[in-house]
Amino acid sequence: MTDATMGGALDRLLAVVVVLGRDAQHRLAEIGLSDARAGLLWELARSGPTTQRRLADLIGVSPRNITGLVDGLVGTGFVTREPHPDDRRAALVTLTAHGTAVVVTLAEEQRVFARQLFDGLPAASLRSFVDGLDHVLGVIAELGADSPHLAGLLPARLSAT
Amino acid sequence: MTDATMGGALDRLLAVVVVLGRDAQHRLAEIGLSDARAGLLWELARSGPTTQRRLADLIGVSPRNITGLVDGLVGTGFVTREPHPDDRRAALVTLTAHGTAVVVTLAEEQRVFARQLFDGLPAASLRSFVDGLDHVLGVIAELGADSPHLAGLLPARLSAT
DNA sequence: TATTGTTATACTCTATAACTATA
DNA sequence: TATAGTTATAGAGTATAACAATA
Repeated sequence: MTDATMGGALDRLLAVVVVLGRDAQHRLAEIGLSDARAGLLWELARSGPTTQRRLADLIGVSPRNITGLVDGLVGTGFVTREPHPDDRRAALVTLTAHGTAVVVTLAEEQRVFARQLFDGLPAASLRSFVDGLDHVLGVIAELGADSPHLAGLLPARLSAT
Repeated sequence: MTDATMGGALDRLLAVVVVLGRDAQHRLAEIGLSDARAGLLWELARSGPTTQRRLADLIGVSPRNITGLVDGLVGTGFVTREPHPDDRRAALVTLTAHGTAVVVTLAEEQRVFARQLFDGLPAASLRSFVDGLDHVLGVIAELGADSPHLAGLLPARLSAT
């Protein structure tokens, strides 16, 4: 197989990355969310009421950063910040009714989108496609985080804009 | 085909998005580049010496933003900013030898990465995979920018971290 | 002493608006 | 009058470090 063939496959994969990322960001902005805030919201939906410290660990971001994200989400009505009942140092972040409704809506939209994306694809083709994705994920897992070969992808991704 | 099957396909696709984006950012940081600066560098490699105004249009970002990105790239030795020979209002941004070398390296690393990613895949499987990607790109193109259904993808993407 | 969250500070990316120099 | 790039200002996301209150 030629380098061009494989390069083309990677290019297409990056093109998909670009359009999905752009559209998601666009949709979130309509609702009044940024990527970072939406990530926090999503984590909150999975975990239930959570301390800021734990959110920092779950999302992989500094505690100081969580303070800012929660400030924003409180200000726009997606979450509340309340004193932790058992630990007076800690704060408990909780989805509001609005925050919960938004997460539910986004999840539903994602389901609809998956259907739009793959409904026209024969079952066998979809299976092959998923196999390809799994292969890619497997290779990346093998290469590991310390591989110096997972390299300059973003430039291509950005130029695809 | 079930919703779960298609949802799983989208989930995997988003997982790939996450790991590729993370690894690219990691690699760029090693070289001393951010996503935004790498994007400018890449565009410069494609276009040759370019005015800041044109870069703003190409990248789709405000002229003021270009000023900052070029400042950073000049300071770290990736590009030069020189007076335009014909238009004394304009500046001409040009890759340095170092900047050119970095772009070449990243492009080569990307080629190596594509090989690592797809070499283990039978040709027929790779073709099916690419077909799947093309299908996805086609559907998205059909839906168009005004579709309200390309929705809350990023939350899932982030939770996949 | 260790932990939670904050204030203080700083850097990057992003934007708009006003201004300067030039076309 | 229009265009290229800057200064001025603002806001989001990110980080570290120092500090308060509490465990």
